[in-house]
Amino acid sequence: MTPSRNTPGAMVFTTSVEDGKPSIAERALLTGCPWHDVEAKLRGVGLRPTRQRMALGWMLFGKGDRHITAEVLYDEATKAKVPVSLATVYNTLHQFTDVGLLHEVVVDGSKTYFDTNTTQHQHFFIENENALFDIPDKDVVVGATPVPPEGYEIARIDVVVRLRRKAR
Amino acid sequence: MTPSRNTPGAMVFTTSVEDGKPSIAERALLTGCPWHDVEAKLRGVGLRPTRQRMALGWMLFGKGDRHITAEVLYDEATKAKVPVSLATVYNTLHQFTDVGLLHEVVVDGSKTYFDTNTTQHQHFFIENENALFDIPDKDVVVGATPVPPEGYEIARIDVVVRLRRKAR
DNA sequence: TTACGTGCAAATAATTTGCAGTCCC
DNA sequence: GGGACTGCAAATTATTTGCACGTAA
Repeated sequence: MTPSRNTPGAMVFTTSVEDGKPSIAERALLTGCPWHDVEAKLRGVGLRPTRQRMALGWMLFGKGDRHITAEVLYDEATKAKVPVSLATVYNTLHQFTDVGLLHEVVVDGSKTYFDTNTTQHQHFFIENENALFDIPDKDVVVGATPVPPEGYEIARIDVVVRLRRKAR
Repeated sequence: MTPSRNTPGAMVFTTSVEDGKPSIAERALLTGCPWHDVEAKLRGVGLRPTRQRMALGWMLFGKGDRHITAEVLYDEATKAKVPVSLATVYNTLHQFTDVGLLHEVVVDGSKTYFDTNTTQHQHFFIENENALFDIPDKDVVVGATPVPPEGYEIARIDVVVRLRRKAR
């Protein structure tokens, strides 16, 4: 249950439901203790802080921005001796996504990636290595915003810059 | 075999391997007869013009830009009384993609869309309706090109503007 | 207590593959 | 004729679901 390895000094609260910064209410609850912070985060969105949600929340939010698949998170939990079923990992990831703690990133067609950085940003993706990571803010790609067709509005703009190893 | 319905006046050659325009060699072979044009297209990329490839090629390239899934193309073929198996539809779509006649578009995570427009362009996607279509050139979104990390180069930049029905 | 969570195994969905038979060149 | 192509069914992969049991409030 307690992943003594990989324990960060203090929890990094990079994201929040709306703008990626902890709300005032959240900030009041941040103790610097990662464990309490995850609990607060869960209660904040109305999810019971169960054993497995706490553990998964710890792994997801305890080390800064992460881009992770269900399978990988499951393996990680298993290695850390956290008893969780794969189904629960999927359920939990979707619950977290529903309440805005995570974002889904569509890059691969087959696997689904979950991103702990819920602020507006864009990704690099290396196809062969299945590596997914953020594009630094300065390099943001989107220029103009296109005009949506009648009756529709823009929900989100996803940008994926696909990389390949340089020919050399 | 001959889908007498849905027959367009003449084939629209919107795409080609490289820049989306028919090469000189291709142009020389364009007869205005959709059937011959598909055959030329297939031979041009070294694929045998078999019954099913011709039929699928006809459906894909005979009516301008299309964004289609394997399942949908299969249904279409079946309705048009073209005997093809779903497996062959998948195989054919991937062969076409490999030789550059099609592009894969990743928007959905579950289904794979194939795009007959192989030129650089971007997409609107309406989640609930599973509708995928091109963003008009004037509205192109990409501004600056981000700097790829050491040792990598940019293979492609995918932009998907997700739409939702306006609140209203 | 008691509804909410979780694990497990079975169910889906989309896509791929193995292989015997068929068809172009 | 011979290798390329196809169809079918079985196999995979990623993910979801149904349901009996466990657990936080």
